Amino acid sequence: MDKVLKNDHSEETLFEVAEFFKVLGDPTRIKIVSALFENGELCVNDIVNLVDVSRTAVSHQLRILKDKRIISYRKDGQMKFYHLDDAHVEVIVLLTITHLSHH
Amino acid sequence: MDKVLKNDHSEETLFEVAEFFKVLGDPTRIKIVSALFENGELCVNDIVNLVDVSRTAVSHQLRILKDKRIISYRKDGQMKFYHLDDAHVEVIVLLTITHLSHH
DNA sequence: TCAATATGTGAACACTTGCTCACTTATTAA
DNA sequence: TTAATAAGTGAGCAAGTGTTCACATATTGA
Repeated sequence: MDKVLKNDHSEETLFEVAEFFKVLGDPTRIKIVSALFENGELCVNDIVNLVDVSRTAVSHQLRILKDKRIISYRKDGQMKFYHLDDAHVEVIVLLTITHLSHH
Repeated sequence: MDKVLKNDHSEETLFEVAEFFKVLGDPTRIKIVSALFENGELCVNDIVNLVDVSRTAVSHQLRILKDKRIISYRKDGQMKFYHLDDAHVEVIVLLTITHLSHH
């Protein structure tokens, strides 16, 4: 009997997985995400100081992370406090750090 | 006492994490990786048939995955059998699929 | 109302990326 | 040795991406 090749995950699921990884696959965005799960909640200015990228560039990247539902924010006066939208993201990133440290 | 902002993970570690996610953040490469953990081991021709991308494009992507130590291969005659280099990758991808399914 | 502070937006541009095309290398069978 | 099969490589190019610059919006305090 011939070996049957499997392709269990649908094209669409895998495309979404790729989209998710692509968003985390940028140095500025992963630094923002890391800063957020280290600190819980940060305003834009705190993020700018922690990740050492221009304020404008941070704004653009925050939008991408927000559109992909990786982060969201709470508004307080003229400030916006961003936080991770889902604890899964932290688990995935930490697991990846563990994985890479074994190389 | 002022809140102290944390940035625990080094710039370099986070850069490597971003590099890793960037490699998985492409539809062709994630399809290859998925096909490999569904099937254990595949020759290039099997991969071409499963992911529905040209043979040449698959070759280019296999090289990127190999360079990043995500896959490796066993040579048998004129064929090369590729497989995942580390079980962590499967765990990370499956965890991500679970995460996305909760959205 | 006016100025200051906090954040966001859109266009432009250099840089990167993934594909195709033409060609090459390696192995096996005739 | 020749032809066929399996796989890889490098150049070229269209499409995508991340940053900067100039400008816009929103909120607060004087």
